[in-house]
Amino acid sequence: MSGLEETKEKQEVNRKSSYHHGDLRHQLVEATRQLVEEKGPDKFSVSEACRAAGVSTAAPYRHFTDKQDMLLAVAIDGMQRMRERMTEASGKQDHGSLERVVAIGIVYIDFAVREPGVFRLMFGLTEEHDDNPEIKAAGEKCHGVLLADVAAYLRKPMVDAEVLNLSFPLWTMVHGTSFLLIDRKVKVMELEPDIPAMLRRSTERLLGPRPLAP
Amino acid sequence: MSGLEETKEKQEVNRKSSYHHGDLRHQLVEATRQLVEEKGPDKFSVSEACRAAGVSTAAPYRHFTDKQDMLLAVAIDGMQRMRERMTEASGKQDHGSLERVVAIGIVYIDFAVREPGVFRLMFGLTEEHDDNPEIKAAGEKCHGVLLADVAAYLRKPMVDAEVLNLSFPLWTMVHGTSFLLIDRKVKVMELEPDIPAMLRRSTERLLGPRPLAP
DNA sequence: AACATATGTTAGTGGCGCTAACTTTGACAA
DNA sequence: TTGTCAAAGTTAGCGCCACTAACATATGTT
Repeated sequence: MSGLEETKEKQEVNRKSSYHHGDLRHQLVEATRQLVEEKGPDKFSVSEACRAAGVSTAAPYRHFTDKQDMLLAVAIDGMQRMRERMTEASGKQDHGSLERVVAIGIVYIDFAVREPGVFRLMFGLTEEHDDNPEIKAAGEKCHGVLLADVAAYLRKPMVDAEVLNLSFPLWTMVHGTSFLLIDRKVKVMELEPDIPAMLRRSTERLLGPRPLAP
Repeated sequence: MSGLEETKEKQEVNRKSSYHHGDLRHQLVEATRQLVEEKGPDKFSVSEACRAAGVSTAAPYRHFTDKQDMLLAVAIDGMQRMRERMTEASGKQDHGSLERVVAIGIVYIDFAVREPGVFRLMFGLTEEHDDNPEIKAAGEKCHGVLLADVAAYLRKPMVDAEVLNLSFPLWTMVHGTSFLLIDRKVKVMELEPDIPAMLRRSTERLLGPRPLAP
């Protein structure tokens, strides 16, 4: 395949994209995501992403302010994808059921185990992430999915202080489980073979019995 | 101060230390610990630690295999110090009491908040850490402190499967709380002002009532 | 006193993040 | 159709870093 043909192909494939040769931004984000999973967020290098995308090492700086900004894009995308899976898994359970709350936690842990690199980016590496409004909003949307289902379980029309306070330990538990798993601090097969069962039991104890319908 | 005098001084100050000029290893570990707290584990550089310790950039490689090995030393030290604080805090409470279990969790979270850089090293950055026997042993000792007090609370003579399974969600909760706090994913003052209260309530619910004495 | 070894230094390599200056490309208006 | 401009790519280079090889020196032992 000649260089000319390659250029032509890219133009045709990505007609809607901006200028020169295609959606380099998306290609770089995808390359970053892949490399972060392969090597880990700390071993990721911009140069390698450039090699993977077939551009010079200066090219990314037309689309991102710096390395952190590239990683941030991956983190935001990850947060949005996790939320999609959460709402989907939640929707499959009965409204107001405990299983609905549990399902969200399982998605959380599952995401961490499947994409530990992206998951670390989503929460760790706080550099300037927490100041960024996009990822903050994406994170709060995720949180909102949990809060809504906890409120429904408790038969509350709104998310009030009690919902927040009861949701918090659930969140910490799921978050901690995720990190302990991806950091290999717990051997799943030996110690606690059935994470979902543990999660359901603990959630039930933390939330208490469901109030009766009025 | 001349170079000769400086050398002499170092010899006198650190008489007990190994060879040339003193316990450079300890100095480097201390400099690393400080820099990791200041800049974060990912922004830490060996060069800067060398500058802080007043040696050339090649000096560390007489004491550590590489950068990771330096960070590992800090992580191991942190794990040991956390365990010391755990046993101390636990010892101040009544044997077999719920407060004893809670006290361990509070130390865990407190350590994370006070030394987030070291804490991240202790659990994150799994590179080759989990294969290292020293930090693994130090971590298991920490875990052992918790297990012993949970077993005592449940009036079990030994750490059995039930103790493990009941301790696990406690650990995940405390671990998750620590990371959410240091990653600023939760604003302590607004959402959940009283972490110890949350911890005690949740621990009580997860462990259930204490069995009666036989 | 002489040696062997532990522990330091200097100098250098290759990789990285990032920037400045230049070049190419596509869109659009004259 | 063509000239102009801005977007988006390139090359070259800077300074920092992790790490190594080769050399220098101090120390304990004999």
